[in-house]
Amino acid sequence: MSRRLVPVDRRILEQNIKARYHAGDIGTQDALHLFDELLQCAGSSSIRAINYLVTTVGRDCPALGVSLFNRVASANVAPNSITYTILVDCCCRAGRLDLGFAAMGHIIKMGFAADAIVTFSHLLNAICAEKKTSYAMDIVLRIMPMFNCVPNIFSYSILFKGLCNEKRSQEALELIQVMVEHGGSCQPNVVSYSTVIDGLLKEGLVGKAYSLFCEMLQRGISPNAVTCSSIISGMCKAQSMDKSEEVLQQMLDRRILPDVTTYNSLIHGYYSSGRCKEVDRIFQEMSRNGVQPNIVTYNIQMDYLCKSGRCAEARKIFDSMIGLGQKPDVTTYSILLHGSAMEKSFHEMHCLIDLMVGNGISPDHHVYNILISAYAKEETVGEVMHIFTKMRQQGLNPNVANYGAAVNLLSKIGRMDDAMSQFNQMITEGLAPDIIVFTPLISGFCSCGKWEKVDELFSEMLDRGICPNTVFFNTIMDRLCKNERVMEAQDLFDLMVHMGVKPDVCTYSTLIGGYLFVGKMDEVSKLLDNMVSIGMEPDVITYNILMHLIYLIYIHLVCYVPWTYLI
DNA sequence: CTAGGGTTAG
Repeated sequence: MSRRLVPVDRRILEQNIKARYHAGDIGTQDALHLFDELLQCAGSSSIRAINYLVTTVGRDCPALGVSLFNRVASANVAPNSITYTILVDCCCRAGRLDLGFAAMGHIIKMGFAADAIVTFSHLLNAICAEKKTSYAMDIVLRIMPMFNCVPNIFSYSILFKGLCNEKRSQEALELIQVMVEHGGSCQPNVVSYSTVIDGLLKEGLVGKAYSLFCEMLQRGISPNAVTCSSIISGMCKAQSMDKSEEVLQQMLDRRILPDVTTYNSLIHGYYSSGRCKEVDRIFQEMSRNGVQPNIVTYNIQMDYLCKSGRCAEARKIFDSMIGLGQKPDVTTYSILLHGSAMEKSFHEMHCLIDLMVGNGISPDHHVYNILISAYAKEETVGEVMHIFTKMRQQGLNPNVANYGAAVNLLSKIGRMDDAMSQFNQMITEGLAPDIIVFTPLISGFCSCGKWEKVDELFSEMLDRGICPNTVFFNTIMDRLCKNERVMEAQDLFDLMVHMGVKPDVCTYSTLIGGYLFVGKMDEVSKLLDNMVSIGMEPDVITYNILMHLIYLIYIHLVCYVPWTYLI
């Protein structure tokens, strides 16, 4: 065999890979075999085929993509800029941002700055996903220009989305203004405006969102279905369904076709405000306009039914949906699981999990949390801990919500040492505890009177930049009142007012309940007067507490008092 | 060929 045959075989192999890649005809296993085969005879012409194979493997398993790159590097083939871009994407998706940066360094050293713009987008996405958008901003505004890599509209859009995800939509707004005033070649487009309008609306800044929308129109940029759907969704969340309908009408007037996402926002909005007849109307309008419901539409519908205690009807939709060829997703199962959890049907829950796994869907953090919370309500600590173990076995590290549910249970049953060890474990794993984790912990230490721990945790919470909210104070006051520590609850009420946190009806009801149980009736009437004077209506719970007192007095008089007289 | 909208848990 002459050596000339090797290049011929190699070329056939390379062309074969290219054709199969473009036909979408290579599975991960095939790609691995082809990679072994190609690397044995690879020459400098092989890098394109290698890129196809690494892309294929990396899509499915990013870590494996990185290891293939290492084998390329040790063979006699020089990676090109595209190979490095694939490598950076794999590193990022494998959770190794550090390696992504190292690879980026190579790209820049080799003078691939022109190709680096797409690579930077992968890095920026990964940085923003870790909620480090400030750092991403530094890269776009300072580091990229330093390497003669001019940020494009994609780079900026990633920043806008990152800022909005961190509830920093006002900074995104400022950045848009800077881009416009600066007048550079990279100007905000419909995607930039839509992203920031959406972020502002999600933070409830309706006025600012509206101004930005007007500015966008003035600059001659036309809104599209995405822009309008964001606005409709924002109006639905602000409980202004009439405004949502107005925007829908304006869409139709402007010949912007509403799609399934637009209708899903409206359907969810009407369900949330309890206007089911309007939902029927939207469904009719959808079908008149030729828009088919999708999995999200059915999920919204099933969630409404489950939360209204109509799980059986939700299950009927689930079954009919499968008949229509719609594949349930992980959210579908979460919704049905949550419904079964509300009905305390643990058997049904396990059936659903089996069905889900059987259909090739792995449980995620939401699914596990529904199980954790369900067992937590039953106060079965063993089961809860078992779920944590199962999650880790599946390679899924528990998140803040999962720890929150466990800490809540342990604090409620007074196992404060165990609650603290979960809390510490969570911090060890690099998770940032939020207000919903601190609330049960601090209230647990309050009810057993460990004030030094209360002070310590409260300071830690403030140090982490977490402000106590109304629910925080209500929860702790409730616990104190139930332990006949109404004086401490009163101190907390004063602190709350001092810190500018607004008491709500629940705060007053709790404190009234606390005074009732220790028989301080003068304080009860003082608080009721206080409520009325600030224009707050006592609600059902307030009256329930008052009626409970009347019931206690009745029991005391009718049963207890005569009985003592007899003795 | 890298950017934007709708649903789920503590």
